[in-house]
Amino acid sequence: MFLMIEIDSDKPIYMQIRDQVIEGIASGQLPAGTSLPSIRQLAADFGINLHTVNKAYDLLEREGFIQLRRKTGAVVQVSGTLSDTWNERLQALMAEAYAKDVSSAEILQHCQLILGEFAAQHKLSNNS
Amino acid sequence: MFLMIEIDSDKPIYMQIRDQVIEGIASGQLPAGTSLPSIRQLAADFGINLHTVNKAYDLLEREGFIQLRRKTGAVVQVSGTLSDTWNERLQALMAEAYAKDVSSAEILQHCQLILGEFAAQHKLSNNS
Amino acid sequence: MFLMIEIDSDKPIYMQIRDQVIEGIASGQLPAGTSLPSIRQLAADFGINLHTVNKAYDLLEREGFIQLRRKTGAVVQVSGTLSDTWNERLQALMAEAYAKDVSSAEILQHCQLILGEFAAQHKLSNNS
Amino acid sequence: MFLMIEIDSDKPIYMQIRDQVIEGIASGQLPAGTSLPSIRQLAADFGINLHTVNKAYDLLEREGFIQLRRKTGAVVQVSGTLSDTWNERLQALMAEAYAKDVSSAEILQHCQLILGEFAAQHKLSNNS
DNA sequence: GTGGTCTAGACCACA
DNA sequence: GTGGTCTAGACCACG
Repeated sequence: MFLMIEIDSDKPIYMQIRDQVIEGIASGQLPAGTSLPSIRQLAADFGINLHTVNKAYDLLEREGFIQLRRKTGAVVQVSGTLSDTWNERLQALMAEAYAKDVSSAEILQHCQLILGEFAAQHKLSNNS
Repeated sequence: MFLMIEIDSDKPIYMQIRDQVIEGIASGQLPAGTSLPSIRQLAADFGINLHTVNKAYDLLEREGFIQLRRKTGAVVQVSGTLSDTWNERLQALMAEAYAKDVSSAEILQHCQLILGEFAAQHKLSNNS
Repeated sequence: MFLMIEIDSDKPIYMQIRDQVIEGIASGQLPAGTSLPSIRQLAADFGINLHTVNKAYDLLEREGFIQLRRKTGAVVQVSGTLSDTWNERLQALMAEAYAKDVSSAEILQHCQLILGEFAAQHKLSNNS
Repeated sequence: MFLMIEIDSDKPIYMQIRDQVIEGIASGQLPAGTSLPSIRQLAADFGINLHTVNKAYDLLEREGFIQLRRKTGAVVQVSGTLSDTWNERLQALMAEAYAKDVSSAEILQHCQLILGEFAAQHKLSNNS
Protein backbone atom coordinates (compact mmCIF):
# COMPACT_ATOMS: atom_id res chain seq x y z
CA MET A 1 0.00 0.00 0.00
CA PHE A 2 0.93 3.61 -0.55
CA LEU A 3 -0.42 4.82 2.76
CA MET A 4 1.69 5.73 5.76
CA ILE A 5 -0.38 6.41 8.89
CA GLU A 6 1.26 8.15 11.80
CA ILE A 7 -0.87 7.45 14.82
CA ASP A 8 1.11 9.98 16.86
CA SER A 9 0.68 12.86 14.47
CA ASP A 10 -1.22 15.95 15.46
CA LYS A 11 -3.08 15.62 12.18
CA PRO A 12 -6.27 13.54 12.45
CA ILE A 13 -5.98 10.11 10.87
CA TYR A 14 -8.83 10.74 8.44
CA MET A 15 -7.00 13.83 7.22
CA GLN A 16 -3.80 11.85 6.77
CA ILE A 17 -5.67 9.38 4.59
CA ARG A 18 -7.32 12.17 2.63
CA ASP A 19 -4.07 14.07 2.06
CA GLN A 20 -2.14 11.01 1.01
CA VAL A 21 -4.78 9.85 -1.41
CA ILE A 22 -4.70 13.32 -2.95
CA GLU A 23 -0.93 13.23 -3.15
CA GLY A 24 -1.20 9.80 -4.76
CA ILE A 25 -3.49 11.26 -7.40
CA ALA A 26 -1.25 14.25 -7.90
CA SER A 27 1.83 12.11 -8.36
CA GLY A 28 0.12 9.81 -10.82
CA GLN A 29 0.27 6.75 -8.58
CA LEU A 30 -3.50 6.76 -8.51
CA PRO A 31 -4.70 7.68 -12.00
CA ALA A 32 -8.42 8.12 -12.72
CA GLY A 33 -10.27 4.84 -12.60
CA THR A 34 -8.03 3.23 -10.01
CA SER A 35 -9.86 1.32 -7.32
CA LEU A 36 -9.07 2.18 -3.74
CA PRO A 37 -9.11 -0.52 -1.07
CA SER A 38 -12.48 -1.05 0.54
CA ILE A 39 -13.18 0.68 3.80
CA ARG A 40 -13.01 -2.58 5.72
CA GLN A 41 -9.80 -3.59 3.98
CA LEU A 42 -8.04 -0.34 4.69
CA ALA A 43 -9.25 -0.22 8.28
CA ALA A 44 -8.04 -3.76 8.86
CA ASP A 45 -4.66 -3.14 7.22
CA PHE A 46 -3.87 -0.28 9.52
CA GLY A 47 -5.74 -1.36 12.60
CA ILE A 48 -7.85 1.76 12.65
CA ASN A 49 -11.54 2.33 13.08
CA LEU A 50 -14.03 1.83 10.25
CA HIS A 51 -15.58 5.18 10.99
CA THR A 52 -12.22 6.89 10.54
CA VAL A 53 -11.70 5.45 7.05
CA ASN A 54 -15.32 6.11 6.20
CA LYS A 55 -14.90 9.73 7.18
CA ALA A 56 -11.86 10.10 4.94
CA TYR A 57 -13.57 8.49 1.94
CA ASP A 58 -16.69 10.54 2.50
CA LEU A 59 -14.63 13.70 2.56
CA LEU A 60 -12.75 12.72 -0.59
CA GLU A 61 -16.02 12.07 -2.37
CA ARG A 62 -17.54 15.37 -1.32
CA GLU A 63 -14.41 17.11 -2.58
CA GLY A 64 -14.69 15.35 -5.92
CA PHE A 65 -11.56 13.24 -5.79
CA ILE A 66 -13.18 9.82 -5.68
CA GLN A 67 -16.52 8.23 -6.35
CA LEU A 68 -18.12 5.79 -3.92
CA ARG A 69 -20.11 2.92 -5.41
CA ARG A 70 -21.93 0.07 -3.78
CA LYS A 71 -19.89 -3.12 -3.98
CA THR A 72 -17.37 -1.69 -6.41
CA GLY A 73 -15.81 0.36 -3.64
CA ALA A 74 -14.07 3.67 -4.19
CA VAL A 75 -12.82 4.75 -7.59
CA VAL A 76 -10.53 7.66 -8.33
CA GLN A 77 -11.93 10.36 -10.54
CA VAL A 78 -10.15 13.47 -11.61
CA SER A 79 -12.62 16.25 -11.90
CA GLY A 80 -14.24 19.05 -10.02
CA THR A 81 -12.89 22.41 -9.16
CA LEU A 82 -10.65 23.68 -6.43
CA SER A 83 -12.27 23.72 -3.03
CA ASP A 84 -13.64 26.98 -1.74
CA THR A 85 -11.00 27.29 0.91
CA TRP A 86 -8.03 26.38 -1.25
CA ASN A 87 -7.22 29.94 -2.18
CA GLU A 88 -7.66 31.12 1.38
CA ARG A 89 -5.34 28.48 2.69
CA LEU A 90 -2.78 29.32 0.01
CA GLN A 91 -3.00 32.99 0.87
CA ALA A 92 -2.50 32.23 4.57
CA LEU A 93 0.53 30.13 3.76
CA MET A 94 2.05 32.71 1.45
CA ALA A 95 1.46 35.41 4.07
CA GLU A 96 3.19 33.34 6.71
CA ALA A 97 6.35 33.12 4.64
CA TYR A 98 6.21 36.65 3.32
CA ALA A 99 5.77 38.03 6.85
CA LYS A 100 8.94 36.18 7.80
CA ASP A 101 10.79 38.18 5.18
CA VAL A 102 11.18 35.26 2.82
CA SER A 103 11.41 36.66 -0.71
CA SER A 104 8.74 36.00 -3.31
CA ALA A 105 11.31 34.28 -5.49
CA GLU A 106 12.25 31.89 -2.75
CA ILE A 107 8.63 31.09 -1.96
CA LEU A 108 7.85 30.41 -5.61
CA GLN A 109 10.90 28.20 -5.78
CA HIS A 110 9.46 26.08 -2.98
CA CYS A 111 6.22 25.71 -4.91
CA GLN A 112 7.98 24.85 -8.13
CA LEU A 113 10.10 22.25 -6.41
CA ILE A 114 7.04 20.44 -5.10
CA LEU A 115 5.17 20.65 -8.38
CA GLY A 116 8.25 19.45 -10.22
CA GLU A 117 8.35 16.33 -8.08
CA PHE A 118 4.72 15.58 -8.81
CA ALA A 119 5.36 15.96 -12.53
CA ALA A 120 8.42 13.74 -12.40
CA GLN A 121 6.59 10.98 -10.54
CA HIS A 122 3.65 11.33 -12.86
CA LYS A 123 5.85 10.75 -15.87
CA LEU A 124 7.43 7.76 -14.21
CA SER A 125 4.07 6.20 -13.44
CA ASN A 126 2.82 6.68 -16.97
CA ASN A 127 5.87 5.10 -18.55
CA SER A 128 5.83 2.05 -16.34
CA MET B 1 -9.93 47.72 12.55
CA PHE B 2 -8.34 45.35 10.09
CA LEU B 3 -9.85 42.22 11.56
CA MET B 4 -12.85 40.30 10.30
CA ILE B 5 -14.02 37.54 12.66
CA GLU B 6 -16.44 34.89 11.47
CA ILE B 7 -17.92 33.33 14.54
CA ASP B 8 -19.54 30.52 12.55
CA SER B 9 -16.44 29.52 10.65
CA ASP B 10 -14.99 26.04 11.02
CA LYS B 11 -11.66 27.71 11.64
CA PRO B 12 -11.08 28.46 15.33
CA ILE B 13 -11.39 32.13 16.22
CA TYR B 14 -7.87 32.33 17.60
CA MET B 15 -6.58 30.97 14.29
CA GLN B 16 -8.56 33.57 12.37
CA ILE B 17 -6.94 36.27 14.44
CA ARG B 18 -3.50 34.73 13.99
CA ASP B 19 -3.86 34.36 10.22
CA GLN B 20 -5.19 37.86 9.70
CA VAL B 21 -2.47 39.45 11.78
CA ILE B 22 0.09 37.55 9.71
CA GLU B 23 -1.57 38.72 6.51
CA GLY B 24 -1.49 42.24 7.87
CA ILE B 25 2.23 41.95 8.44
CA ALA B 26 2.79 40.41 5.02
CA SER B 27 0.86 43.15 3.29
CA GLY B 28 2.68 45.90 5.11
CA GLN B 29 -0.39 47.13 6.96
CA LEU B 30 1.32 46.14 10.17
CA PRO B 31 4.98 47.05 9.82
CA ALA B 32 7.42 46.15 12.58
CA GLY B 33 6.85 48.29 15.63
CA THR B 34 3.13 48.69 15.15
CA SER B 35 1.07 48.30 18.28
CA LEU B 36 -1.75 45.82 18.19
CA PRO B 37 -4.91 46.40 20.22
CA SER B 38 -4.69 45.12 23.76
CA ILE B 39 -6.12 41.72 24.49
CA ARG B 40 -9.06 43.19 26.37
CA GLN B 41 -9.66 45.82 23.71
CA LEU B 42 -9.74 43.37 20.86
CA ALA B 43 -11.92 40.97 22.82
CA ALA B 44 -14.38 43.75 23.57
CA ASP B 45 -14.39 45.05 19.98
CA PHE B 46 -15.42 41.71 18.58
CA GLY B 47 -17.49 40.42 21.45
CA ILE B 48 -15.25 37.46 22.02
CA ASN B 49 -13.56 36.21 25.11
CA LEU B 50 -10.35 37.59 26.50
CA HIS B 51 -8.79 34.10 26.60
CA THR B 52 -9.45 33.50 22.96
CA VAL B 53 -7.54 36.62 22.00
CA ASN B 54 -4.88 35.74 24.51
CA LYS B 55 -4.41 32.37 22.84
CA ALA B 56 -4.01 34.00 19.44
CA TYR B 57 -1.49 36.54 20.74
CA ASP B 58 0.39 33.86 22.64
CA LEU B 59 0.64 31.80 19.47
CA LEU B 60 1.79 34.78 17.43
CA GLU B 61 4.44 35.51 20.02
CA ARG B 62 5.70 31.94 20.07
CA GLU B 63 5.92 32.01 16.30
CA GLY B 64 7.95 35.19 16.39
CA PHE B 65 5.47 37.55 14.76
CA ILE B 66 4.75 39.80 17.72
CA GLN B 67 6.15 40.63 21.11
CA LEU B 68 4.00 40.86 24.20
CA ARG B 69 4.94 43.56 26.68
CA ARG B 70 3.64 43.94 30.17
CA LYS B 71 2.50 47.46 29.94
CA THR B 72 2.53 48.44 26.30
CA GLY B 73 0.58 45.55 24.92
CA ALA B 74 1.43 43.66 21.74
CA VAL B 75 3.93 44.98 19.22
CA VAL B 76 4.71 43.64 15.76
CA GLN B 77 8.17 42.22 15.35
CA VAL B 78 9.40 40.44 12.25
CA SER B 79 11.81 37.68 13.05
CA GLY B 80 12.07 33.97 13.44
CA THR B 81 11.95 31.21 10.90
CA LEU B 82 9.25 29.37 9.02
CA SER B 83 7.24 26.91 11.07
CA ASP B 84 8.16 23.25 10.84
CA THR B 85 4.97 22.30 9.11
CA TRP B 86 5.00 25.05 6.51
CA ASN B 87 6.47 22.90 3.78
CA GLU B 88 4.15 20.00 4.55
CA ARG B 89 1.13 22.24 4.39
CA LEU B 90 2.33 23.71 1.10
CA GLN B 91 2.88 20.25 -0.37
CA ALA B 92 -0.63 19.17 0.65
CA LEU B 93 -2.06 22.27 -0.96
CA MET B 94 -0.10 21.85 -4.18
CA ALA B 95 -1.15 18.18 -4.37
CA GLU B 96 -4.78 19.15 -3.95
CA ALA B 97 -4.64 21.43 -6.96
CA TYR B 98 -2.47 19.17 -9.07
CA ALA B 99 -4.83 16.26 -8.41
CA LYS B 100 -7.63 18.41 -9.79
CA ASP B 101 -5.74 18.57 -13.08
CA VAL B 102 -4.82 22.20 -12.58
CA SER B 103 -1.58 22.80 -14.45
CA SER B 104 1.63 23.72 -12.66
CA ALA B 105 1.69 27.00 -14.52
CA GLU B 106 -1.76 27.89 -13.30
CA ILE B 107 -0.95 26.98 -9.72
CA LEU B 108 2.21 29.07 -9.77
CA GLN B 109 0.19 31.90 -11.20
CA HIS B 110 -2.10 31.75 -8.18
CA CYS B 111 0.91 31.99 -5.88
CA GLN B 112 2.42 34.84 -7.83
CA LEU B 113 -0.86 36.72 -7.79
CA ILE B 114 -1.07 36.53 -4.02
CA LEU B 115 2.57 37.46 -3.51
CA GLY B 116 2.18 40.29 -5.98
CA GLU B 117 -0.68 41.72 -3.97
CA PHE B 118 1.38 41.61 -0.81
CA ALA B 119 4.23 43.40 -2.55
CA ALA B 120 1.91 46.03 -4.03
CA GLN B 121 0.23 46.76 -0.72
CA HIS B 122 3.59 46.82 0.96
CA LYS B 123 4.83 49.43 -1.46
CA LEU B 124 1.66 51.45 -0.99
CA SER B 125 1.98 51.43 2.79
CA ASN B 126 5.60 52.53 2.63
CA ASN B 127 4.88 55.42 0.31
CA SER B 128 1.95 56.74 2.26
CA MET C 1 2.03 9.78 41.71
CA PHE C 2 5.34 11.52 41.31
CA LEU C 3 3.95 15.04 41.52
CA MET C 4 3.94 17.32 44.51
CA ILE C 5 1.90 20.50 44.01
CA GLU C 6 2.25 23.41 46.40
CA ILE C 7 -0.79 25.57 45.94
CA ASP C 8 0.68 28.39 48.03
CA SER C 9 4.00 28.56 46.23
CA ASP C 10 5.05 31.71 44.43
CA LYS C 11 5.80 29.53 41.44
CA PRO C 12 2.76 29.10 39.17
CA ILE C 13 1.15 25.69 39.39
CA TYR C 14 1.64 24.98 35.70
CA MET C 15 5.35 25.68 36.12
CA GLN C 16 5.54 23.32 39.07
CA ILE C 17 4.03 20.58 36.93
CA ARG C 18 6.37 21.38 34.07
CA ASP C 19 9.49 21.38 36.21
CA GLN C 20 8.63 18.17 38.00
CA VAL C 21 7.84 16.33 34.80
CA ILE C 22 11.21 17.47 33.45
CA GLU C 23 12.93 16.28 36.60
CA GLY C 24 11.11 13.00 36.24
CA ILE C 25 12.49 12.62 32.74
CA ALA C 26 15.98 13.64 33.83
CA SER C 27 15.99 11.14 36.66
CA GLY C 28 14.79 8.32 34.46
CA GLN C 29 11.49 7.91 36.29
CA LEU C 30 9.75 8.91 33.10
CA PRO C 31 11.63 7.28 30.24
CA ALA C 32 10.62 8.00 26.66
CA GLY C 33 7.33 6.36 25.83
CA THR C 34 5.88 6.63 29.32
CA SER C 35 2.27 7.75 29.44
CA LEU C 36 1.48 10.70 31.63
CA PRO C 37 -1.90 10.96 33.38
CA SER C 38 -4.56 12.56 31.24
CA ILE C 39 -5.22 16.25 31.73
CA ARG C 40 -8.53 15.58 33.44
CA GLN C 41 -7.07 12.84 35.59
CA LEU C 42 -4.19 14.93 36.85
CA ALA C 43 -6.44 17.90 37.47
CA ALA C 44 -8.82 15.75 39.47
CA ASP C 45 -6.02 14.08 41.45
CA PHE C 46 -4.66 17.38 42.65
CA GLY C 47 -7.86 19.35 42.84
CA ILE C 48 -6.69 21.87 40.31
CA ASN C 49 -8.28 23.12 37.16
CA LEU C 50 -8.19 21.33 33.86
CA HIS C 51 -6.85 24.42 32.10
CA THR C 52 -3.93 24.74 34.45
CA VAL C 53 -2.79 21.22 33.65
CA ASN C 54 -3.50 21.85 30.00
CA LYS C 55 -1.18 24.85 30.07
CA ALA C 56 1.60 22.80 31.63
CA TYR C 57 1.21 19.99 29.10
CA ASP C 58 1.01 22.46 26.23
CA LEU C 59 4.24 24.06 27.39
CA LEU C 60 5.96 20.71 27.78
CA GLU C 61 4.88 19.76 24.28
CA ARG C 62 6.14 23.01 22.78
CA GLU C 63 9.46 22.48 24.51
CA GLY C 64 9.73 19.00 23.08
CA PHE C 65 9.48 16.98 26.27
CA ILE C 66 6.17 15.27 25.64
CA GLN C 67 3.79 14.57 22.81
CA LEU C 68 0.05 15.11 23.10
CA ARG C 69 -2.13 12.57 21.36
CA ARG C 70 -5.81 12.82 20.74
CA LYS C 71 -6.86 9.57 22.25
CA THR C 72 -3.91 8.21 24.16
CA GLY C 73 -3.10 11.28 26.18
CA ALA C 74 0.37 12.61 26.86
CA VAL C 75 3.49 10.55 26.15
CA VAL C 76 7.08 11.33 27.08
CA GLN C 77 9.37 12.02 24.18
CA VAL C 78 12.96 13.17 24.47
CA SER C 79 13.97 15.50 21.72
CA GLY C 80 14.47 19.12 20.94
CA THR C 81 17.14 21.52 22.01
CA LEU C 82 17.79 23.62 25.08
CA SER C 83 15.55 26.61 25.49
CA ASP C 84 16.88 29.98 24.40
CA THR C 85 17.02 31.33 27.91
CA TRP C 86 18.71 28.36 29.52
CA ASN C 87 22.17 29.87 29.43
CA GLU C 88 20.96 33.22 30.70
CA ARG C 89 19.20 31.59 33.60
CA LEU C 90 22.28 29.57 34.40
CA GLN C 91 24.47 32.67 34.33
CA ALA C 92 22.12 34.51 36.70
CA LEU C 93 22.21 31.57 39.06
CA MET C 94 25.98 31.25 38.98
CA ALA C 95 26.34 35.00 39.60
CA GLU C 96 24.03 34.79 42.57
CA ALA C 97 26.23 32.20 44.24
CA TYR C 98 29.52 33.76 43.22
CA ALA C 99 28.38 37.11 44.60
CA LYS C 100 27.77 35.40 47.93
CA ASP C 101 31.45 34.50 48.00
CA VAL C 102 30.79 30.85 47.34
CA SER C 103 33.84 29.45 45.57
CA SER C 104 33.70 28.14 42.03
CA ALA C 105 34.67 24.72 43.27
CA GLU C 106 31.79 24.65 45.70
CA ILE C 107 29.31 25.78 43.07
CA LEU C 108 30.48 23.15 40.63
CA GLN C 109 30.18 20.59 43.39
CA HIS C 110 26.52 21.53 43.78
CA CYS C 111 25.98 20.98 40.08
CA GLN C 112 27.81 17.69 40.09
CA LEU C 113 25.84 16.50 43.06
CA ILE C 114 22.54 17.14 41.29
CA LEU C 115 23.69 15.61 38.04
CA GLY C 116 25.09 12.64 39.93
CA GLU C 117 21.71 12.02 41.51
CA PHE C 118 20.02 12.09 38.14
CA ALA C 119 22.52 9.60 36.78
CA ALA C 120 22.17 7.33 39.80
CA GLN C 121 18.39 7.31 39.63
CA HIS C 122 18.56 6.78 35.92
CA LYS C 123 20.72 3.71 36.39
CA LEU C 124 18.38 2.42 39.05
CA SER C 125 15.34 2.81 36.84
CA ASN C 126 17.02 1.04 33.97
CA ASN C 127 18.08 -1.91 36.07
CA SER C 128 14.74 -2.44 37.71
CA MET D 1 26.66 52.96 34.35
CA PHE D 2 26.91 49.20 34.26
CA LEU D 3 23.20 48.68 33.87
CA MET D 4 21.47 47.70 30.66
CA ILE D 5 17.68 47.82 30.89
CA GLU D 6 15.63 46.10 28.21
CA ILE D 7 12.17 47.55 28.41
CA ASP D 8 10.89 44.92 25.96
CA SER D 9 12.16 41.94 27.85
CA ASP D 10 9.81 39.38 29.30
CA LYS D 11 11.77 39.71 32.51
CA PRO D 12 10.40 42.39 34.88
CA ILE D 13 12.56 45.49 35.07
CA TYR D 14 13.14 45.17 38.80
CA MET D 15 14.45 41.67 38.20
CA GLN D 16 16.78 42.93 35.49
CA ILE D 17 18.21 45.44 37.93
CA ARG D 18 18.54 42.81 40.64
CA ASP D 19 20.23 40.27 38.37
CA GLN D 20 22.67 42.78 36.92
CA VAL D 21 23.67 44.14 40.29
CA ILE D 22 24.34 40.57 41.38
CA GLU D 23 26.38 39.92 38.26
CA GLY D 24 28.27 43.12 38.94
CA ILE D 25 29.13 41.86 42.39
CA ALA D 26 30.07 38.43 41.08
CA SER D 27 32.37 39.87 38.43
CA GLY D 28 34.09 42.17 40.91
CA GLN D 29 32.85 45.37 39.29
CA LEU D 30 30.96 46.12 42.48
CA PRO D 31 33.16 45.04 45.39
CA ALA D 32 31.87 45.25 48.95
CA GLY D 33 31.52 48.81 50.13
CA THR D 34 30.72 50.23 46.73
CA SER D 35 27.90 52.78 46.70
CA LEU D 36 25.08 52.18 44.30
CA PRO D 37 23.32 55.11 42.66
CA SER D 38 20.40 56.47 44.64
CA ILE D 39 16.93 55.28 43.76
CA ARG D 40 16.02 58.65 42.28
CA GLN D 41 19.26 58.80 40.31
CA LEU D 42 18.88 55.38 38.81
CA ALA D 43 15.21 55.89 38.02
CA ALA D 44 15.99 59.19 36.29
CA ASP D 45 18.91 57.74 34.33
CA PHE D 46 16.77 55.05 32.79
CA GLY D 47 13.45 56.81 32.68
CA ILE D 48 11.79 54.19 34.82
CA ASN D 49 9.51 54.42 37.82
CA LEU D 50 10.81 55.09 41.32
CA HIS D 51 8.76 52.19 42.64
CA THR D 52 10.48 49.84 40.22
CA VAL D 53 13.97 50.72 41.39
CA ASN D 54 12.82 50.68 44.98
CA LYS D 55 11.47 47.19 44.52
CA ALA D 56 14.77 45.99 43.12
CA TYR D 57 16.81 47.55 45.94
CA ASP D 58 14.43 46.22 48.52
CA LEU D 59 14.76 42.75 47.09
CA LEU D 60 18.54 42.99 46.98
CA GLU D 61 18.60 44.03 50.61
CA ARG D 62 16.33 41.24 51.72
CA GLU D 63 18.59 38.80 49.90
CA GLY D 64 21.65 40.19 51.65
CA PHE D 65 23.47 41.65 48.66
CA ILE D 66 23.26 45.30 49.64
CA GLN D 67 22.50 47.42 52.66
CA LEU D 68 20.14 50.38 52.51
CA ARG D 69 21.01 53.39 54.65
CA ARG D 70 19.27 56.71 55.04
CA LYS D 71 21.06 59.42 53.12
CA THR D 72 24.08 57.23 52.33
CA GLY D 73 22.10 55.27 49.81
CA ALA D 74 22.75 51.64 48.97
CA VAL D 75 26.05 49.97 49.75
CA VAL D 76 27.23 46.62 48.48
CA GLN D 77 27.92 43.99 51.09
CA VAL D 78 29.07 40.49 50.46
CA SER D 79 27.57 38.23 53.03
CA GLY D 80 24.63 36.05 53.74
CA THR D 81 23.90 32.59 52.52
CA LEU D 82 22.42 31.22 49.36
CA SER D 83 18.73 31.88 49.01
CA ASP D 84 16.33 29.10 49.87
CA THR D 85 15.29 28.59 46.29
CA TRP D 86 18.77 28.66 44.78
CA ASN D 87 19.26 24.93 44.91
CA GLU D 88 15.78 24.28 43.60
CA ARG D 89 16.32 26.56 40.65
CA LEU D 90 19.67 24.95 39.93
CA GLN D 91 18.13 21.52 40.08
CA ALA D 92 15.35 22.57 37.68
CA LEU D 93 17.93 23.96 35.29
CA MET D 94 20.13 20.88 35.43
CA ALA D 95 17.10 18.66 34.89
CA GLU D 96 16.07 20.64 31.86
CA ALA D 97 19.41 20.03 30.20
CA TYR D 98 19.80 16.45 31.37
CA ALA D 99 16.31 15.59 30.10
CA LYS D 100 17.37 16.90 26.70
CA ASP D 101 20.11 14.30 26.67
CA VAL D 102 22.90 16.81 27.22
CA SER D 103 25.75 15.01 28.97
CA SER D 104 26.80 15.87 32.51
CA ALA D 105 30.25 16.80 31.24
CA GLU D 106 28.81 19.28 28.78
CA ILE D 107 26.54 20.83 31.39
CA LEU D 108 29.40 21.23 33.84
CA GLN D 109 31.46 22.78 31.10
CA HIS D 110 28.77 25.43 30.66
CA CYS D 111 28.92 26.20 34.37
CA GLN D 112 32.69 26.34 34.42
CA LEU D 113 32.76 28.67 31.46
CA ILE D 114 30.48 31.15 33.21
CA LEU D 115 32.35 30.93 36.51
CA GLY D 116 35.64 31.31 34.70
CA GLU D 117 34.47 34.58 33.18
CA PHE D 118 33.48 35.91 36.58
CA ALA D 119 36.89 34.98 37.98
CA ALA D 120 38.71 36.59 35.07
CA GLN D 121 36.76 39.84 35.38
CA HIS D 122 37.23 39.79 39.11
CA LYS D 123 40.98 39.58 38.74
CA LEU D 124 40.92 42.38 36.22
CA SER D 125 38.93 44.65 38.51
CA ASN D 126 41.20 44.00 41.44
CA ASN D 127 44.34 44.80 39.49
CA SER D 128 43.04 48.01 38.08
C1' DG E 1 -4.32 49.79 32.39
C1' DT E 2 -1.40 45.89 30.76
C1' DG E 3 -0.61 40.83 30.50
C1' DG E 4 -0.38 36.41 33.60
C1' DT E 5 -2.64 32.98 36.21
C1' DC E 6 -6.41 30.31 38.01
C1' DT E 7 -11.10 28.61 38.40
C1' DA E 8 -15.69 26.73 36.73
C1' DG E 9 -18.39 24.88 33.43
C1' DA E 10 -19.63 24.04 28.56
C1' DC E 11 -19.62 21.98 23.77
C1' DC E 12 -17.10 19.79 19.97
C1' DA E 13 -13.85 16.66 17.22
C1' DC E 14 -11.55 12.46 17.25
C1' DA E 15 -11.32 7.55 17.52
C1' DG F 1 -12.79 8.51 26.96
C1' DT F 2 -9.15 11.91 24.98
C1' DG F 3 -7.56 16.72 23.90
C1' DG F 4 -9.27 21.34 21.65
C1' DT F 5 -11.94 25.40 21.89
C1' DC F 6 -14.77 28.94 23.93
C1' DT F 7 -16.98 31.52 27.58
C1' DA F 8 -17.36 34.05 32.16
C1' DG F 9 -15.49 36.01 35.90
C1' DA F 10 -11.75 36.54 39.31
C1' DC F 11 -7.25 38.02 41.47
C1' DC F 12 -2.39 39.24 40.99
C1' DA F 13 2.16 41.36 39.24
C1' DC F 14 4.01 45.07 36.80
C1' DG F 15 4.85 49.86 36.15
